Amino acid sequence: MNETNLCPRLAKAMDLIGKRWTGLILYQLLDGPQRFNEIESALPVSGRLLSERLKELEKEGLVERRVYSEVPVRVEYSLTDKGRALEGAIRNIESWATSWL
Amino acid sequence: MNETNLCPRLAKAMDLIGKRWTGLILYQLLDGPQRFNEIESALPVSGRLLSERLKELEKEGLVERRVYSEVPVRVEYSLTDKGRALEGAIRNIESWATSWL
DNA sequence: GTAACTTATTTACTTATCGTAATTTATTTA
DNA sequence: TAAATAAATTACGATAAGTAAATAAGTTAC
Repeated sequence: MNETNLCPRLAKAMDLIGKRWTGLILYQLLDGPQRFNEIESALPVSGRLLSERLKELEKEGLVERRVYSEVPVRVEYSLTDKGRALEGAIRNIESWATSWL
Repeated sequence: MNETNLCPRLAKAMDLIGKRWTGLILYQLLDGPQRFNEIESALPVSGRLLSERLKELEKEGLVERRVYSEVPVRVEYSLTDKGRALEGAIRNIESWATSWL
């Protein structure tokens, strides 16, 4: 591992997207706000990692977390503008997948 | 972890792209064929993982490996059509990175 | 009043993957 | 025969992921 002159923003973007489950979580949220269990049921990801990833994405400002004090509590996750701005990239991967896989 | 009705092609695409370093390796190869050490120098990835990732990408048909029996040996990696078809997605991530990071 | 239920999250523990550095292979030159 | 070079592999400690059980906070059932 060495020093490079790689664009740090691209490196960070790839580090985000290139983290396991992140792409699929964002893809899932393109359908609109969803609660924790919905996402967990839609994807083959465990609650442990889903929680961890959502926390990272929230910290990076791609995802917003909203708590509804109902019974039992409801927590909804949705994309921010920054997160939704990745839709093009994700759709691109989606169409590549249908063409080439 | 559970059973889902997630599109298996998208899942596979995300699994490929979403593997550490894969995105940056493909991005690097968009500049044209490059030898092992060039890629290793351009990215903060160790030889151990670069070798592993290139092998995976070759197996999936995104990257082609060509050996030149010179002294010392030269090995060049380049994108296949299938690999180059991801350029749009990668460029999309790149422009997102410059806009939002 | 307390026992059971629900959703979101966390903890504990095992297994898999990563990062670093040294080693190997094959071939040529000093 | 020792050194050099490029590509790849190996060994091993460190980090991250997978699985299942536990926790928190509030509500309803008994």
